[in-house]
Amino acid sequence: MRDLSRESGMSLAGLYYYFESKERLLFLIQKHTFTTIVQRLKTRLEGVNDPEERIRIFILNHLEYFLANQAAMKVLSHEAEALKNGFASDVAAIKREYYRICVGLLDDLKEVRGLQFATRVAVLSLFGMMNWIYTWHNPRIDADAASLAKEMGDLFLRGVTANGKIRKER
Amino acid sequence: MRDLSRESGMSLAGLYYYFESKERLLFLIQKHTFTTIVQRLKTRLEGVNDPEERIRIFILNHLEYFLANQAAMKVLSHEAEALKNGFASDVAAIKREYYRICVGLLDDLKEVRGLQFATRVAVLSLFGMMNWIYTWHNPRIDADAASLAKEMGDLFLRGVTANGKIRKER
DNA sequence: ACTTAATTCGAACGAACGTTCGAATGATCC
DNA sequence: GGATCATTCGAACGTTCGTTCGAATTAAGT
Repeated sequence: MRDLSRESGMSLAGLYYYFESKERLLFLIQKHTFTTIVQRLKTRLEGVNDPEERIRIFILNHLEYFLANQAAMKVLSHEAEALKNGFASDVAAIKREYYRICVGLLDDLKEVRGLQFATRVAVLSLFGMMNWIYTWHNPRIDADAASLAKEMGDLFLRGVTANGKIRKER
Repeated sequence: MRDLSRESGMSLAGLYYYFESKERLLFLIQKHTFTTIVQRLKTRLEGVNDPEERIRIFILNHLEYFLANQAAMKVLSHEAEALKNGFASDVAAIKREYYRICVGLLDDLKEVRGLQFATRVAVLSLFGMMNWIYTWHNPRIDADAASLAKEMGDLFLRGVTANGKIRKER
C-alpha cells in the first residue's frame, strides 16, 4: 500500500478513503482484469465458426492482454489465491467461466475432427503455456503477441513434430 | 521462519543456529532441489538414444518431482526471484543448465526429423505446461505423474489434433 | 457568507516479521 | 569433576506492514 501511495502520489490514508482494504483493492483489480479478458474474447469470437481458428483467437486474446499488462499479470498470477473466502468466490466464478469457454472450444474441435484427448489436461496445459510467459518474456528478445500466439497455437494444435517439416535427404 | 519453527519443533532462535538467514535457507533449498532434478534426469537419460523418448523422459522426470513435492515446488515457483544478487547467480546457473539440456533434446529431435520451430519458445512453453501444474493438480481427481507425462508428451510432440484420432463417418 | 459534505493528509497504533543476544542445557574429552 | 564446546531457547529489538483517527483543506449548495 505504501508503494501504491508513492507511485500514485496520493497519501497512504488517502488510498483508504477509496479502498476499504488492501484485499478489496486486489479483488477489484482481479475482477476488472478477468472480466475484461472474457469480454474481449467474446467479442472476438463472434462470427468465427472454424473451431481451430476460434482456438487461435483464444490464444491471441490471452497473450495480447498478458503481454500488454505483464507487470500486472505477474502480480495476479502470484496473488491468485490471496483472497479470503468472501472475495475469492466472486473472482473464481469469472475464472471458471473463462475456463469453461476454453473447454467448449476444445470440445468443438474434438467433435468436428473426431479427436480423442483429455480436455481438462489439454486446457490446463494451454493455460500453463500461456501464463508462464510472465516469467520469461523479454520484449527486446522475444516476438510480439501475434507471433507468439501463432507459435503457441501451432505447438498446441500440432505439436513440435508436425509443424514446418523441411525436406531432408534420406 | 516462525512457521518453520512451529512445524519443525525447533525454536525460532534455534533455526538461526543452523541457517544464517532466511534468504540463505531459501537458497539452500533451491540449490538442493534443482541439483537433484538435474542429477536424476541425467541418470535416466543414460543409454537412451531415441530423441523422442529422451524428451518423454525429461517430461516424466520433471512431473514426478513436481508432484511428489508439490507444496515445495509451489513455494519455489513463487520465490523464484526472491534471492538477492549474491545467492541468485548460483541457482541461476543450475537452472540454466537444466534449460540448456532441454534445448539440446529439442535440437536433437529437430535435426533427426528435419523439423523447424523456435526452440526457445517450445522449451519455455513446455516448462510452462509442466510448472503450471502446481496451480491445479488435485490428487483425488487427476492422474498420476506417469499418465500426465504421457498426455503432456503427446500434446507437446503431436498437438491436440494428431493424437488418438478416431474413425468418423463422413 | 455560512453550512454541509467530500477529499486529503500526517501521525500514529498494533501486529507480524527477520534477526540477535545472553543464558541455560547437553555432550565430550582430559 | 571440571573445562570446553555444541546446541537450544525465551525474550526482546528494530523494521515493515495494514489500517485508523482526527484534523485540515477543498468543493458544493443555499
